[in-house]
Amino acid sequence: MKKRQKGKGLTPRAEDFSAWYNEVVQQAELADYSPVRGSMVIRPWGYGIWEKMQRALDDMFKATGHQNAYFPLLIPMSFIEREKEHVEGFKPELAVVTHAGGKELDEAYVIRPTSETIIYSMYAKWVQSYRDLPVLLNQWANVMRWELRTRLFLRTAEFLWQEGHTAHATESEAEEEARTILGVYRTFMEDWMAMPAITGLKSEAEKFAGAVRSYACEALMQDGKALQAGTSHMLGQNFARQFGLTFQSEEGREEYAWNTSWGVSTRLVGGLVMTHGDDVGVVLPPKLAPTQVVVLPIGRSDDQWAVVAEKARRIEAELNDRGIRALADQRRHLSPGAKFFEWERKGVPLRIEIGPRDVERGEVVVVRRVSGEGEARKESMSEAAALGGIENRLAALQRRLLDAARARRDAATYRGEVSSTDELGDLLNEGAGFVYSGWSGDPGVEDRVKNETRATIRVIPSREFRSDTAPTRCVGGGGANMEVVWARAY
RNA sequence: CGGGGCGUGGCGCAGUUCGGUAGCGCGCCUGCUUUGGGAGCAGGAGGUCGCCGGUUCGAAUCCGGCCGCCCCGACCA
Repeated sequence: MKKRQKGKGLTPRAEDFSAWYNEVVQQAELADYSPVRGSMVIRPWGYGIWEKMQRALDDMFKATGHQNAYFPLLIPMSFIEREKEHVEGFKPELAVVTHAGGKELDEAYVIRPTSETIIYSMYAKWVQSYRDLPVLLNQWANVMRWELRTRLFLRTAEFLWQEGHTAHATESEAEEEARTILGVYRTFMEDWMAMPAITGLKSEAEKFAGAVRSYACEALMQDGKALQAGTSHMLGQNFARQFGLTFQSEEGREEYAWNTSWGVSTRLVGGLVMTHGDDVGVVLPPKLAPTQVVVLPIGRSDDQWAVVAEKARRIEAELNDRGIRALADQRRHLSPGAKFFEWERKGVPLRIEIGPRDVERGEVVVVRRVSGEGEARKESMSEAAALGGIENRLAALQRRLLDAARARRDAATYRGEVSSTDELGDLLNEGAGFVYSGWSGDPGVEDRVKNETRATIRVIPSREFRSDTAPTRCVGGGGANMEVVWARAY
């Protein structure tokens, strides 16, 4: 449990990615361990990122016709037990409330691990006719899954997420909904998080407990491991049957509704860190940075300080007026160097320095958190030029982060014929992240590969991600019936 | 649940082998000097050494038991 001294250097990613991650999350003050096993405290800087994610996603859900609602934290045990696959999938990780009000409860409640059961039981009450459909709701909530092993953001016993739950009159409409949301997630990941994601269908072994089909967005982290970043499930009529979610069709027949559910969680914050972070710390895409520009006054004497502090305040206000999230760091007890390190560790995209020398020249210094090919990290320029150019710089950084992440992913992606488990294992050990190969569709092969290489089928890729030439050979031997993407995953 | 590691001021650690009444760095407080890449000096606050029991004149240190946390695997968003 050897940790670097607080406030000093991080373990380099290349030395120990896992240690780097744990350190960077804590040192950037994204989250901290709590007194509750497996549960973290999300600190203001981390929560600020989550709030930005929430806002963007919420707007996208609303734009696609969804509304927010809220359902109870506690779910009657009998509800969870109603759908067979669902209960099998979640039973091992349920936290159960057996006592309340000083008495043992007649029926235990589970703390929701996900809310399908209670939500569809309510939909059953609300839906009578095809005219009541579709129901398109989302909720922002916390859920609890008693995981055996936890990691800050990536897998915590309690986590925050959104879960969308919809009911439709037809199978095709539900299917379309599941795919629409998959697209929303992918767009969000790329446009906001600058995290490229591949989409596709989950194999039977990897699909959601209770779903007919699960779709997922998978992203590749810098260490070559995949992160399931979002899932969208076509639930068919499985839950509708168990909860009596029926409606009368236009033709007068009683029919079961078709459901979908979909979610992304605070895990995305971890994904963001592992996608863009460097050995200095977090690197935030401007669109999700709680503070996009930190303004640092630098001065010696009180007289100097008065001048630079005032100038910093003005620049902060002017940027905020332009819709840019700026913060003037007016703390006098910290040296400039200490502030540089702090804000770089936290990943603020841009910094404006205002010192006595700048004031004399009528200039400011603009510093990038990360600079691209041929870009200076620090540049002096007039205040007007700095203020006017900030938006473009932020936009350019946003683009560059996505390009860089995509380039890393592509460099760590192997496409070609793979005809044995050993070959797949070798590729993974040689640094491959995503390995595309043929698959017969045999779950036995998938299981064997998992045991021997620790890799799983992340997705059966959507059309646009498939290889130009379909693989003919199959990892488990024999012929390929489809193309799949393998990876070791978080 | 298997394997490994660790519990000592807020944080990171030393001290444990060989028992003698707790120390270092960072941080924190006060003052002065400082401030363009983790400031300096001076003074100061802060610890029932994870918990319970045992051995002993005396336990952070030895013995027994328990608890917790972290890391690596299996399970999973």
